Amino acid sequence: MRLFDTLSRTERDLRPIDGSTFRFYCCGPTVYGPAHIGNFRTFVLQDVLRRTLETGGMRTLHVRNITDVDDKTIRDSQKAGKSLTAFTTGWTEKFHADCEKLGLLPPHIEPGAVEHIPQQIAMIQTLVEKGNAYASDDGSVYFKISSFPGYGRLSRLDQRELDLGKTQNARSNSDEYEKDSLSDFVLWKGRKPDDGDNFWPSPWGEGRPGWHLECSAMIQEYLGDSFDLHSGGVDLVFPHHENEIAQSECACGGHFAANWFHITHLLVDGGKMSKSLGNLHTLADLAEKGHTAMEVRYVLIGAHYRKPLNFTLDSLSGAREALAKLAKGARHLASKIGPEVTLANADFGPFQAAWDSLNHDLNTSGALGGLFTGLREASGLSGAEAAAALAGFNRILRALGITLPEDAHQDTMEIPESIKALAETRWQARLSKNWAESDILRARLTEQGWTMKDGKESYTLEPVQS
RNA sequence: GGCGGAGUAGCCAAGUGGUAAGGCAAUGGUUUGCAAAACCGUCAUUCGAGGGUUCGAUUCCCUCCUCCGCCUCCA
Repeated sequence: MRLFDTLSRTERDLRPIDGSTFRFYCCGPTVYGPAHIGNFRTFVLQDVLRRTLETGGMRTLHVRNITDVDDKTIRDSQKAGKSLTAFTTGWTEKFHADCEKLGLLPPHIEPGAVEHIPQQIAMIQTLVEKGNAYASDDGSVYFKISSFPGYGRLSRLDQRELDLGKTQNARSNSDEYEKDSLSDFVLWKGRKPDDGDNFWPSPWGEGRPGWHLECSAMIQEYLGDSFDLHSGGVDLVFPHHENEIAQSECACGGHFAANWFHITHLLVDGGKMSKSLGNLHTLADLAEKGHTAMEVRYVLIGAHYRKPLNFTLDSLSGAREALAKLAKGARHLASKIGPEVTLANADFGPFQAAWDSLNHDLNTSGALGGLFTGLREASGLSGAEAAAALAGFNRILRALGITLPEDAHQDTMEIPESIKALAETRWQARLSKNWAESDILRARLTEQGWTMKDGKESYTLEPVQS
């Protein structure tokens, strides 16, 4: 497949550099609270990338870290009166539960920063030895940006802007560490009173690792010096990924990531998501409003990953209808297949266009459209042709990570006796053609939250959709 | 101020130098006692504004307007 690469700003073919397995790294969550749907836009798109590669027959190695030590995790664990580990473990578990609901494939490896302190120290030592890093008086270690000529290539910063950054930093006077150049970034943070129990011994004294270094060290540990693709939200381009490149290329030599995959931020109601605006949605919030995780996933893949996506509650409701329509189409197609049909088809049939969309810069919205048009094309098919079409349809669904809703089964729903009685009374009224009475009783059922649908022989009851 | 991205129907959104996918909503019809559901239709002479290049531009170029992200550890 072809994918846009942030560094070269071109579309490139994705092929494993080792010839067999596509190895990629995704910057994972900082576990200090519930992940929101903006976070999940990134993780879902990374998941679709992996699924698309695998659907195309490629083997993958997916590494995604957990950031379990930084300013926020330390601060909030102290606020919660918990140890850092107990605190981050709780949020990590919640994150995993959300991921599962969203149909995200678990990464093959999910390393945490705290468990990789030795690797991080080793990398810092290498950088110091090579002259790319220096220790300061307070026991911190900084990366010397001037020692890496390639700095700024990913985010297109030139020296002038870096200098500007320095003056801004100098003016803000908020930096509490001692560095040579204000653009230099921290690799190891010397212990401070605020850190509480959260410090580790190192050649430069007690302290803790810097955020940027964590990813570089774990990438080297699990993917080596060079690997196929690195991914994260656009906000990570600078400084996080820029810094990773500097650290890793100086410590390891050679090329770091062959491709960079950045996902644009989600907008909510046309603007930035924030707690103060009350539009910071989590899966739990949306579940309370009656929306499933799969509906959220459908909305999140509804726009191209490099374009802003405007998330609204209305679009979630639309997603429910769209998913139901897909499920209906799939059932229709399945009903046209004879009992003896076997599927060995690697074709996508009417869904070829959807597959092509996915393979052209991961055009998920195009693929979604292709699902509907393909279904329309396939509606006249039967037997082996219908079976082949359905197989293609299911492969696209798998690549997108969509699970279709089942039919709502009435018998699995608990209907109160009073509602059942009311419905029965109305049914009798209707059978005796007492329309006025019948309509009144139906209105009463609706008031009580149930929709009564009349069939020929019997009726059904469903909760009123909000 | 610097860098980057976006403006396509009521909403969410694909796409392309050759005349605008798809979904939601809306709406007409069939069906229904009436509804709901289902099924069959309809729904952008137009792609932020104005110029330019071209046989032809929403797609390329220029100017302008609006919105968004990043510019010290936010996906």
